[in-house]
Amino acid sequence: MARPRTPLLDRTRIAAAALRLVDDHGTLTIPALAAALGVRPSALYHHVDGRAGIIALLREDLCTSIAEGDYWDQPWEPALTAWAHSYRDAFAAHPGLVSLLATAPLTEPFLHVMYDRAVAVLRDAGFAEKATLSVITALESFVLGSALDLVAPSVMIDLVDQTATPHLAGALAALPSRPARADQAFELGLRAQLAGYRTLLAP
Amino acid sequence: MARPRTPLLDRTRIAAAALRLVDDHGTLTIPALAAALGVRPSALYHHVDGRAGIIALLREDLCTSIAEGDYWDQPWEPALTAWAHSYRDAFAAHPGLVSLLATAPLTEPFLHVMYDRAVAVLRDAGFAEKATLSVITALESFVLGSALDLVAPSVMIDLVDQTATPHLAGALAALPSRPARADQAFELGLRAQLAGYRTLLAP
DNA sequence: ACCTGAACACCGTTCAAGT
DNA sequence: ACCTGAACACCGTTCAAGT
Repeated sequence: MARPRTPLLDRTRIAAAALRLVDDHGTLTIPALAAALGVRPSALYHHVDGRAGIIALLREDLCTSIAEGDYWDQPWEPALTAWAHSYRDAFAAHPGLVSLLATAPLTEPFLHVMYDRAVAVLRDAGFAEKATLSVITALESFVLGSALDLVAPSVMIDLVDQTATPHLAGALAALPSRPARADQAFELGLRAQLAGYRTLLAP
Repeated sequence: MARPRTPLLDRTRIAAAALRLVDDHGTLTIPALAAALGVRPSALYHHVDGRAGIIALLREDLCTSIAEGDYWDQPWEPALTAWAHSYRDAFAAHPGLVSLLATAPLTEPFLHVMYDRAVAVLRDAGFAEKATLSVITALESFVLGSALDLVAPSVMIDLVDQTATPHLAGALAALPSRPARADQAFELGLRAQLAGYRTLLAP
């Protein structure tokens, strides 16, 4: 068939198929992606800059889904809270993306606008200018780490030796299991951090 | 030569060479590792369970370096502070390890003792039992995320548009550059979290 | 411009053969 | 027990050939 009269592929379709693949199998290989699109591997290279380019595509999609929310027209605490939540939710919706994307924070230039507004909100709230980005960075690190925790193999309670490590066993028993456990830690850590940042403001 | 009278390889030597490789090149491939050890790739499989086994070896080394410190004979705040620092320092000393190991928290069974002591310290300090592990998990997420930040491509200040995103540009200018920037965010986030956890204790 | 088919370099892994 | 050499499956990528 060679060149079809109407293209089989475009970047949007490739990104969508890649995301589906990552969601379903947790991995992303070119042959599998090509097969899912009903096409030969080499066809992809006419639309996208290799595997790295596809990952960049997925990263962009994730970024826009985070950046399009408008959090910054409210006080700094609810603003940061909403931002952190949507950031983490974006990963929670696609756990397979975590290992693919969470290795690097989101530094795409079109996110600068988002960071800019975040800085402005914090500065207007009374934070020292040199503290604003540290707050944002620390919070982002926490969100990224929490995303990793989301896909981590959970500490199996039955692997914990009741007599050798009784405190750990007890603490585990007092906790809900899988995703709720991670959610609980995230909420607690988020609130704790915000409480801490509050103390940075003038009394 | 076939079988040498004294073995060329052992797990310790393999781990050491792998770590050196990761430190120097940021990647770990079997052919490169074998070459560094003056051996054929297939020789490795007599000592180690494939590439995954080598990574597990590196993870174990990192774990022990963290676990061997004794932080738990002091009040909970300095204890958690010291623990978080040594956790992050272990990654900072080998940035290449981050992308290889930070994708999963450290759940090796021989770390249970460490978590057990941490739980005990927190409970003795007055934290509710169900809060203890959440505190530890949240802190660990933050440390892991901060480790990622350590190896992240820094937001280049010259890529930030001065007029489009003036607040961001200003905040960046107010900050030191590369590793100090990450350090500063880590210290701030750590202190903030501890301050937040403090409020969980009965008044 | 867009797809195929053939080809290449590279990686992780297995296994029989040799000491 | 421990290393080699040959082999295999698989992956990412390139590129000329075809429409």
